[in-house]
Amino acid sequence: MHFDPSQLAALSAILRHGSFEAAARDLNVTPSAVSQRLKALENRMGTPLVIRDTPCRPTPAGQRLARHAQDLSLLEAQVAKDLGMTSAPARVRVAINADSLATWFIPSLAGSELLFELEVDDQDHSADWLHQGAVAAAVTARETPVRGCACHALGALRYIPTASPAFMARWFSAGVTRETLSRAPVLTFNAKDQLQVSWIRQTTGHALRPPTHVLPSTQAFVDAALAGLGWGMNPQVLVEAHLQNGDLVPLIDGAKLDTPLFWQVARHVSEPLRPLTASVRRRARAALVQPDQH
Amino acid sequence: MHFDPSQLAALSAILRHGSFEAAARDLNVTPSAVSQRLKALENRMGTPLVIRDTPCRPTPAGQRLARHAQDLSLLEAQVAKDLGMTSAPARVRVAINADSLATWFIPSLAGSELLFELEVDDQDHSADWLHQGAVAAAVTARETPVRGCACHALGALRYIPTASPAFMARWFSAGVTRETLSRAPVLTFNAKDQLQVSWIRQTTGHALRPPTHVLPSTQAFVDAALAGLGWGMNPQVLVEAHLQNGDLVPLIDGAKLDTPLFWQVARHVSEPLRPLTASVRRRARAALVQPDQH
DNA sequence: CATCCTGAGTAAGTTTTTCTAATGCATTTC
DNA sequence: GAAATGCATTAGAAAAACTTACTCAGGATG
Repeated sequence: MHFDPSQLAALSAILRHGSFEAAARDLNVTPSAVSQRLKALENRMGTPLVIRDTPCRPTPAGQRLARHAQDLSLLEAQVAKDLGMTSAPARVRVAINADSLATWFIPSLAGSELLFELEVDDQDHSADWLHQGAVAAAVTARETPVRGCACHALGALRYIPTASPAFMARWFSAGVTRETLSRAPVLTFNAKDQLQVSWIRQTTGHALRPPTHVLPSTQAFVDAALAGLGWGMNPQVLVEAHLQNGDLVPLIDGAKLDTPLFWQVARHVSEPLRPLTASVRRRARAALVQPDQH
Repeated sequence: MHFDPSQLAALSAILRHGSFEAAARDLNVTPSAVSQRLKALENRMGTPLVIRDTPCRPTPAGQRLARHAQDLSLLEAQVAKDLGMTSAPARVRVAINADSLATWFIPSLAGSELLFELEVDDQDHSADWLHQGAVAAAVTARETPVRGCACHALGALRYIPTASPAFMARWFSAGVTRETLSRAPVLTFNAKDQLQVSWIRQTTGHALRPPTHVLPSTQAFVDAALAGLGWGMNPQVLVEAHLQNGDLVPLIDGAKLDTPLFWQVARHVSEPLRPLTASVRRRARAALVQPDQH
């Protein structure tokens, strides 16, 4: 039972680009060829692999095969490297939380020979992506290794509860208390974002439900704080300058929340991803808060 | 850069069977097809892959590609399994020391869906096979993990220095001493076999060089001891019955040498080999000497 | 409501690939 | 030194994969 590489490439391209036509352009063939390749593959597998929609989405079997296609191209890239050949760069899917992406992660990708497809999701959920095999590696908040994955501690991303001075004057003139915190508008990244309520609970000991803005963009999150729309937990590195020049102030002096992060790599591709893993760890050591070394 | 699966299969079959003709029979094609497939692959790689000899042997590049072919078929088998398909069984190469093969190992292979190609080598050298990627897993004496491999302790194989009663009467009537040990003929499995001299050094504190028979066969080794040809370190399980009925006796009562063994699996195929790993460990727990649990 | 546009699927014909069959040419074997 | 073995090569046949051209469905447009 062999899987035809060009058929797998077609499946990959369709899912990556969302349509048969775009996939055909990417593969330098006619859309008809792509259609025939996928049909042949679906016939062989005896089940549909792609849900024809805009954009196209994989069925469970399609997802599994797409993963195989990715694994295969990583393995082939490793062979090519071992034999000193040049080859088309392999693609690798990586799950990453938005704040890591906005702050420290990108530079660790530079210099790699791979092509990246980043999936942005909450750090608490990226482990699921890994577990399903939808990505080959992930930055995750989960410390226990996902089955079949190697886990590397990266350090912690430090968040600081921040707001504009005007916002502070309006909502917290009476101090940061249980009462003021439950009335002042809070910024939330999305429905999964628990950082603000975590910090409130950690600080006040109560689970409050303040009025909430939802802004699923790291940059918008900072801008909203600057504009006095609300307060929110912002990555220290993103607001450092604003804190220096007084455009933003911490809700409480010295207040912070550290979120430990981990790099998990599917072990069956750990060898081809070894340089990436090294690069990510190096970058994290420089950019994240490291636990005290005793 | 795709590798054609049928070309890889040809390479695999050639190396497995040692000739193009046998490979052709195995693949149900004409020898010409095999020749053309390999030629196409060699052209693509820009280097010879097979040394045409009897039997055919791989060049370094050929070895690396053959490994890729094996990895690929394991990955494909895993995909097929995940999708509930039937598929041709994948082949897996395993390095194993002769005494493990003769005593406890075989039953752990039963019930697997894989096809095995065992490479018999000394337990101290099987790690090299792994490191070069020539095998996907190995029973080895090496405790430190080979790069890219997961290591599982299996317990120890217990050896007992044994000889026939007649041999004892002839050579050790004066007791087992430095003098008698340096004169009595010793059995050796092969040039790599250090068990006998290890035990002598462990027992007497001296590195002696007694006259040596070389018998590279586990069964012949026991037979030679029974025949009074020499004494040798025999796996306890192989000589238990002979010790019971007096055909063999230990050189020194209660003397033994435990050789700890480890199961090392290349991590990139650890998932498809998971059932095998479980089976080997289960069997080893039952058949090998386990370290005291405190 | 008819029309246009986009994107997937299908059919037919052509190109490319890959096989078999036949043959050649070494090397080994008796 | 004839027969046998085994790989390489070639030509032609068979199979596979592609392109072109067309059809069909669904959504946007006038």
